[in-house]
Amino acid sequence: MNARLDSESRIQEDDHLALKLWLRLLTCTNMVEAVLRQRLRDTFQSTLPRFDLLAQLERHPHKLTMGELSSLMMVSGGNVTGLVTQLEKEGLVSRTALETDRRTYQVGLTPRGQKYFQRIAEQHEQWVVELFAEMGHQQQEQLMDDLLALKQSVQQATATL
Amino acid sequence: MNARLDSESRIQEDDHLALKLWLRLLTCTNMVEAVLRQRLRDTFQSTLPRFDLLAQLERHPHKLTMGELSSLMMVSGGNVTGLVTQLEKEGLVSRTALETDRRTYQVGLTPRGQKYFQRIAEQHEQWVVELFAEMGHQQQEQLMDDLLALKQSVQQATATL
DNA sequence: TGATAATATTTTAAATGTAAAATATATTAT
DNA sequence: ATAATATATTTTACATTTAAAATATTATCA
Repeated sequence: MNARLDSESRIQEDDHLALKLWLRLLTCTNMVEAVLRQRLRDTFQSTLPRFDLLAQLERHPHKLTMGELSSLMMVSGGNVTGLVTQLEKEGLVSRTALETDRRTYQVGLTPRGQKYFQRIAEQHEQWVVELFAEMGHQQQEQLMDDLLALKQSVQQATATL
Repeated sequence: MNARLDSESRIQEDDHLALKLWLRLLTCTNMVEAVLRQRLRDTFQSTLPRFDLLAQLERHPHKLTMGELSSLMMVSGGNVTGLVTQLEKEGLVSRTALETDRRTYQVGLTPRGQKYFQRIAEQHEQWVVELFAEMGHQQQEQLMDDLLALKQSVQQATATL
């Protein structure tokens, strides 16, 4: 009887654990985001979504379509349209047509966009390193692994149910 | 000479590690958020910020001021104003004046708000448990600990510099 | 006291975000 | 070939969010 109660309360505890875990994850992300957003604004008069879009283009040297950008950035297509239009107006990214498919095109960094991004990215990385610095290398590795497990857990749980 | 190179490249690797860690953290959070937002919409015609605000009121039975809500939720004051106004109109939260300070007031759940929240919270927790289920209990505990370390690292790095 | 500073909230303007409808092009099946 | 379906993007309408200015109230202090 005690055993039964124990296994039940274990389940309860696990439930709360997952919820607490989720709330802590959210808190951590929000804290880091807030710092980066503030510093991007103060130092470069720029914003996270702009930086994120440029970073995706840098990370994928073959250029990206709007749809690819949308799914990489995990935001809606309409959102990407707005950002690209803005950045194109500033000469930081370019749209280049494809012969094979006239519905789509590729977005890429212009030379000016590359320089612009590099300048910000260097500082941005320093900020991130700084924010994570109190964690040891090994703990960072462990966190990497555990987050990978979480990512896979979420994918598992949402796979075509 | 090799030793020197090694220690230098180690630093480089650590830098990239922190950045990759941040990107993975962001990805995980966005994935979970996307699922929860979608389900809240489909099932309850509600949204995450609304739920989050109600959850804060539930978690802090003594009522909260706008400023406390703002810092707990890590969003701007103006944002809280909008949410509370909306939820008050729906009869889910109430504003009660203080005699001591007429600049501020306390926000609390109405009985109706409590019922409303309970109904959603139960399902919400189930969703979270589901999403994290593939991770073992021990791995969840470990993630909790590592995220706590990260939280402290960020606080350390941003403490009145 | 009365001026100044600090605090709490709201308002405003602009950026960012979503969802759904609209448009344009490509693919498939009959 | 044509119709139906699928894909890629944009547009539209609207909700959310932030930062900064505005407002209102309280606290400090010369």
